Amino acid sequence: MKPSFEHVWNLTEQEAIQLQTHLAKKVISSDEFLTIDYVAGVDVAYSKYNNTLIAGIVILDMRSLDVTESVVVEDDASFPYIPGLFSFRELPPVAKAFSQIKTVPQLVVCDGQGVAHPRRFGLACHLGVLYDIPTIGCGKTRLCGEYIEPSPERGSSSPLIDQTEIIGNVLRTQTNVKPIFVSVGHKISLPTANQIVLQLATKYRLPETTRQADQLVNARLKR
DNA sequence: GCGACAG
DNA sequence: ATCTTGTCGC
Repeated sequence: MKPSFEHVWNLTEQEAIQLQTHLAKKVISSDEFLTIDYVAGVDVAYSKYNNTLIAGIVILDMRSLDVTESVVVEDDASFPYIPGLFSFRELPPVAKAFSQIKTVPQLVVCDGQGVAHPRRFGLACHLGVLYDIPTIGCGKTRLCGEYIEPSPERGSSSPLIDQTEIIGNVLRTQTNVKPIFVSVGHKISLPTANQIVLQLATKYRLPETTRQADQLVNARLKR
């Protein structure tokens, strides 16, 4: 699987912010897909001992949620972790992993925010626009926006609001468990994203895609 | 200036 | 994210 276009990655902080502002205009927040046969999960872990990033991608059969394909790659970390510029650190190794994927998914569930981002261009948006594929941003913690705590039962949610704008959903995937932050990545609407994440997180707090990718990456990390 | 800040 | 002990809340 290859990106629909390329851009340089060795940018300064200011250049990265400018690029985000530019690319944010390309984000589409309406449903632009038909059926989802395969859904991808992405996760990245950092190994502090050799300063590398380990990126894992799993392809799940959307109906059975069985793992159809998976790949793990390791790459040097070349960009620092800066809140708001997450994708410039994590996407290079993720792109390297995607280049080895044979099964093209119809949707990618990302570990990180989509438009729930200061410039409305989180990791999920960046990946979606680069590959021209529907993506969902799914974060464990908040980057920006305000919300009221959703009701404790599974399926309840409340809007994540920045200024006057709804930028995502705070979704309770398991009763009495901390909610997760769902936002539009690319070519999907917020209600659809919310529904799919809930469907993928039937057993655990995080969607099965993220869980499988996390498991894959950690198996490589701990050796 | 201070606090907040995806992974 | 990773590293880690005791501590707090339900």
